[in-house]
Amino acid sequence: MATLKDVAKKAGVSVATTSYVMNGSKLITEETKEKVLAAAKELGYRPNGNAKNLKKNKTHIIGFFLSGFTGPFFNELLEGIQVTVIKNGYEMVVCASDDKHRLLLEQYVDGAIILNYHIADELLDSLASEKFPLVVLDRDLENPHISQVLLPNKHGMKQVVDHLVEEGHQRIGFIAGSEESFDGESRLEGFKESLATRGLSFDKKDLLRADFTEISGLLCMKEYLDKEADYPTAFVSANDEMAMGAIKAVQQKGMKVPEDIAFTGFDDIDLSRYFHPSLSTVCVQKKQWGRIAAETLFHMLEKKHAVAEEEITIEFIPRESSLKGVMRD
Amino acid sequence: MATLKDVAKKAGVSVATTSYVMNGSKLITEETKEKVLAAAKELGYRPNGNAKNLKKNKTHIIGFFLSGFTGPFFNELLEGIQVTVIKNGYEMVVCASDDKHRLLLEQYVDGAIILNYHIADELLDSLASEKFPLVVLDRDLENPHISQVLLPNKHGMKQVVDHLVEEGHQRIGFIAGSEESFDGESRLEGFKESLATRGLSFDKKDLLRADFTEISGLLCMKEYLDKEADYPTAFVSANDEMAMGAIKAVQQKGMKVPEDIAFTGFDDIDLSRYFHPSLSTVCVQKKQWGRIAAETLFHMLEKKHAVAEEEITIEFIPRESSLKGVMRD
DNA sequence: AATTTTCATTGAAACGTTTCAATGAAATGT
DNA sequence: ACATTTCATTGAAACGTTTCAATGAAAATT
Repeated sequence: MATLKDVAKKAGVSVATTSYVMNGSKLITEETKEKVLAAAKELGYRPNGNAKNLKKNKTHIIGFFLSGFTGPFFNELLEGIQVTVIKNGYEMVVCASDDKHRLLLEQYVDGAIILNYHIADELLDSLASEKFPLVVLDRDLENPHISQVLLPNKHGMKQVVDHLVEEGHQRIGFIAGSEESFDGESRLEGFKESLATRGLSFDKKDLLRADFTEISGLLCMKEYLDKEADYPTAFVSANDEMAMGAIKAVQQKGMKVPEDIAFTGFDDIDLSRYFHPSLSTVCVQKKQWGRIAAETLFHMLEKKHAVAEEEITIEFIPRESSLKGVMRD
Repeated sequence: MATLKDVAKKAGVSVATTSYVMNGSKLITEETKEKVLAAAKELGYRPNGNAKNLKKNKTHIIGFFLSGFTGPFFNELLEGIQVTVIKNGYEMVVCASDDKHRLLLEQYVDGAIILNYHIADELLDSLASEKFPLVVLDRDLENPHISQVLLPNKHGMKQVVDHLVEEGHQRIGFIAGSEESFDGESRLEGFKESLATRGLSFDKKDLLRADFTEISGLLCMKEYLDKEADYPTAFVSANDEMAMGAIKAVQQKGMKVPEDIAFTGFDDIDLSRYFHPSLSTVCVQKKQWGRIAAETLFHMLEKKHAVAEEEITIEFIPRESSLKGVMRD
């Protein structure tokens, strides 16, 4: 691989000059510039980012660290971040990791956005600094160099519970995801709190545990229906997929949704609208989430343009799966 | 940020020793090792990946370069790549770019998988080398250091056309995506070729152009229905989303799918099964695609374990949208 | 006891850049 | 014609690692 030195030699100038040409310094003569560029082209010169970053102690890359790529969830979020990153003249790399987190540790990026429960709080705490700010999307952390941009899950749950109570439900079950998920758990908490506010009690035998997948929702609901004698008239799920699975389980038992048991989801994935019955759910603006996360990071990184306190938009969308009377949508 | 030098000083040993400790050399005494590790911990030492890569001329990172994150398409593909990458002791970064491709150019990665029509053939051609192999998923390129792992689109289209012809269709239209898409265009070609094989002709006024989104499919079909007097009895779409949009347009005109016009999609996204009518489509094993792409790259990178010639699995799935008689799923 | 071998440690060069400070030539001002 | 300023170019140090070759102490062999 040709280096600056090779280019310099070929062009008959110094390495310094070559570097200046590459970086568009205006001190350089048009003539030398052309010579150098020609030499670079001929040699197929490509800058070495590692050397550059090492010298400048700056990469102009930010990282987005997640736990995996599955789920219909990330695309919009990613898009929201990406747009903002480009707008700020940076690049983004997306990395999935479950144990080593090498890319996060070895100073490849100037800052990072985290949505990865595999990464311990303590690690993030020790990593974050003035020069290496972090934005977390999946935890609550007290650190001057870590900002959190969290979904208003409780707010969403309040809307869900309000809706179900207005529809006349008194005993409401909950389908939770894995306990590692911050959003999942805060949805559960929000649910319980909203119930309490409404003066309703929650029996913990009506709490089902699954893992956010459709199949896990189906299985745990099946088991529940077999085990219990009487059921809640409604179930709230921590996400859409599990709700769909659970609905199938109910239907397979010969019961009707929403007549026998009503259901609500969370996230509003594309499918929710098409599912049968269409799924009542909470629509989350993931693109906005991504945008705000990135803006927050750049604010910390560049200390300018104060970032507006903006809550991510969240809205309950009633559909067939929880509407007794009217059928709509 | 603490460096090796700082750690060395604190531990009272040389930089070289410190480096050896960090890399787990077995020559080092247990005693010095502990001293160094303690010092490193105390200073919060983090290795500098850029310096490391610069020295070793190797990153153990491969890149996956795509044009954007939208579409329900990438997750599985990414998952397939990621698993294989980890298995090989590497890391993956995912980058979206539309013009500069800095991360691809500046030697941040040891090799790359490309699915990004923004990147010119010529650039890839000039980039690829023994030390920097490439796998392309979206073009056909003749270069010893570039491998292509392509979907068997034509094969899939043959199955689609066979099916429709057996269902009695003689005049079949096509809904194409943007011309930049390699897969989109090769699906169109495959469609035309299969028609020809069957002895059927294709009138280019039955070729609609959209951009792979549902809304674009809806709009172009609407326009077509308004403009033309008589229609094909079936439409083949280059992907599922456009087919769904087009079906809606037909339904809005008061016609029935599949009775008046039958439709097929391509990809088998989750929604296809739930759509009304459920969508006949070609199921593509994207995870397998990703796995093979990564395996191919590592083969070039490490010159070992010959990679089996394996075609990506593709299978036509008939559903309601193209079945006149029976209704099935 | 003298020689060789093994072993832990180290100094220093190298990787490919950037950028400060220095150089000297040309242009400007007197 | 001389002093000054401006300008294009350059040498060299630095960024944080790795790793070769060298060092000298301890262990093993004679």
